[in-house]
Amino acid sequence: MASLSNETQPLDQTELRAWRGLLRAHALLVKRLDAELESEHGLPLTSYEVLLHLAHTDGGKMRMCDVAESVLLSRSGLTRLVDRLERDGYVERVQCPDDARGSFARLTDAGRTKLEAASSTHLEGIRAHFLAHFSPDELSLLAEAWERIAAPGSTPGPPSCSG
Amino acid sequence: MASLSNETQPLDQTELRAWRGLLRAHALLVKRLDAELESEHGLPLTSYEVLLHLAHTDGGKMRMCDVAESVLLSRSGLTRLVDRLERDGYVERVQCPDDARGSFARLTDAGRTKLEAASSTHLEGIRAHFLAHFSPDELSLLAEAWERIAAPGSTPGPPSCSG
DNA sequence: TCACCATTGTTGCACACGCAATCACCGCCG
DNA sequence: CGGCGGTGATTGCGTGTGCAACAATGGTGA
Repeated sequence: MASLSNETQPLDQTELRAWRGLLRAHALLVKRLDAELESEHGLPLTSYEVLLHLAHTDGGKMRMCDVAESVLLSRSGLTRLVDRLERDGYVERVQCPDDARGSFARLTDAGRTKLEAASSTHLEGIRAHFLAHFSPDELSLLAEAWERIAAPGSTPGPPSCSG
Repeated sequence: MASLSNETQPLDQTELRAWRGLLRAHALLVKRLDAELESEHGLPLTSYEVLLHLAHTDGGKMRMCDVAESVLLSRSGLTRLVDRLERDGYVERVQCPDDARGSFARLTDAGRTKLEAASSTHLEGIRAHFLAHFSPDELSLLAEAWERIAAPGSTPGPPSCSG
């Protein structure tokens, strides 16, 4: 057991549970929530997140690159995802008047309807599978901790086009 | 804004930050750690995790299905991953004597060497990007919270072959 | 002993995604 | 005005993954 004590000693039991637990919990939660959305509404989780972000904006439209950043996808990944959403009629691309390069993804009425139908499922899933396991204090702690992780200047990447 | 108050009201600010923060932090951490391992050792994170789990066993070998469960992969996914690891010489398949259907994935000397080399990078990454942002108390809290999430009987799946 | 179902690992197939290249366009500086 | 680097979105290509189907084997009950 001394073979690994070269430079960095292994994690202690709590550290290991905190880290591996994060991986496992994330995988579990995403799988559960995605399965629920998919089975009840035929909507993958990533698609739902795009619709959700669009719905939170004025006019229901966002620049493609902003959507990509919001849902943690590459631009190419978002292009294909919006392709699918457009094919299903939930969003439509509209030309950006101020910048001929850019496109908006805009929520359609069908997309808004779909989102509203799916949101109950998703919110209940988040509450049941995730929020229910934390006290309000713990949630506040978590919320701040995540921002500490995201904040540091490690490969954050510049804001984006709309910034 | 009253359009979503149909059945389930939206998350409050803290809930939202706790939930979306989890998604964002996970994505960020996995990306960072994977990039570090890949660039410094040419080893993807999932491959590393397989080697790590194997190293923690007696004899450095595990049943394929147990490895799959440990690293949160499907059996087919693990088959391909072990294909790659075997091609790179880090593991080898050995026939299970008790069960002609089964195979062990066994860590080779090269795999153990690779793991030891990569472990410093990975451990330092976990400490720097994740553990550093939490106090010991917070880590304990996290460790227990993850187990609350994983524990409930929601699609847990039966133990497995080695159980 | 044999029939039957469960389980293990692999494979065919499809899909979602990222990277790099590409094209069109913006803004700036000379 | 013209050139030039930077940016937004798309596309080609490769990769990693899951699902379903499959063959081989184990285990159990008649």
